[in-house]
Amino acid sequence: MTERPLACSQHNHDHCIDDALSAARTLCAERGVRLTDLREQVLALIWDSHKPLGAYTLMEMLSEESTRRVAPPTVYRALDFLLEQGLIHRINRLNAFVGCPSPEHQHHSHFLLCNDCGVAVELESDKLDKDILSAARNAGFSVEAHSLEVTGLCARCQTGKV
Amino acid sequence: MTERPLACSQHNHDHCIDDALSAARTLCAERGVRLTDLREQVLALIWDSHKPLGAYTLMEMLSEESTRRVAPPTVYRALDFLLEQGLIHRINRLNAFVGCPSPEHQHHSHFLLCNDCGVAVELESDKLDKDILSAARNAGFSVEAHSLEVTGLCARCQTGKV
DNA sequence: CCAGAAAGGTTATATAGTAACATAACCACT
DNA sequence: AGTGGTTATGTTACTATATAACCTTTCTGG
Ligand SMILES: [Zn+2]
Ligand SMILES: [Zn+2]
Ligand SMILES: [Zn+2]
Ligand SMILES: [Zn+2]
Repeated sequence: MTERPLACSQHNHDHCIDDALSAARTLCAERGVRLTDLREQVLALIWDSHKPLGAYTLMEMLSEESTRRVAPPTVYRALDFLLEQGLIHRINRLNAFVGCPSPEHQHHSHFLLCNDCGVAVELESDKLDKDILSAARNAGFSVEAHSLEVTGLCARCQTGKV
Repeated sequence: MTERPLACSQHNHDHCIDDALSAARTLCAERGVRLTDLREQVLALIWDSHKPLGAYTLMEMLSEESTRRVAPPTVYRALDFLLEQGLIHRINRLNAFVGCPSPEHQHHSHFLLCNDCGVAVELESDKLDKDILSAARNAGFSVEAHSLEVTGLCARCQTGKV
């Protein structure tokens, strides 16, 4: 357990990890896919950090936790699985991964990224989804996926920084 | 002159490059910044490809054009300059760079990326900009920048692929 | 238990980006 | 023209991110 991210200091972080993990277990069981120890360990580390985490940072953490050396493909395969199941998202701008708070329905990746504390808040807005879709369709484009990455300051980091 | 991108086959490509380059020259002159030979060469290569171009691809192209070997920092510095001046955008999803058709006013990076032909169309919509801004503000976020990357099929690539 | 499939381990390599320092071109001023 | 500061580029080495190829282990259904 390391420092607590500012934007989350008031919530019960252990509880929030547990919730994410049990949701993931349920979901994987329903879908008939295997949330193995490794995959769950990766998911737990990502939720524990509560900020976007790079694959290599993750790899070091895994290596520390488990005596054996962990190589890149191991991490990337676990990440690929979690991405496929919608349990995490990838933040392209940061080459990093973050837990999804509502993995039960697949959705596009829209994030608010704080430049100060580094927190990544998932932006869930049906309206925005539709706006993006219609803007793309107006341009004659047939949409498969979209990702939005907004950078700036989170509510907490704005206060006292006029 | 290599293959012409499908999505652009009807336009006069040489003309389109020339326009972009002369706009860039004017803009840099106005701003009192130097569009050096190297920078212009990079910009020309990017417009010539008319698709997002990776830094290392660009580096090989430069090396071929100029007998001398071109190393990564040379390319990245030119790219940084062009990004600062808004003459190109970076597509995070592809680790690649593409020319901006309207560099005279700085704006956010919104793209439609065709999975089939690889074309990157810049999506310019004030409404969408405002929608994104208001969605972020509703979440208490103060916005500095945003980038939207939509993947799918461009109008041309949809036809005959039902 | 056994065969096939899925997951993970291992090694090597590909691709993308930066740090640090040296040199060259440009520009303003004498 | 000479001088010195500034900007741009060259050069070497390195860090960071991601994947290919192949092998071994573990799981699962019969
Ligand atoms: Zn999500
Ligand atoms: Zn913050
Ligand atoms: Zn643009
Ligand atoms: Zn296309």
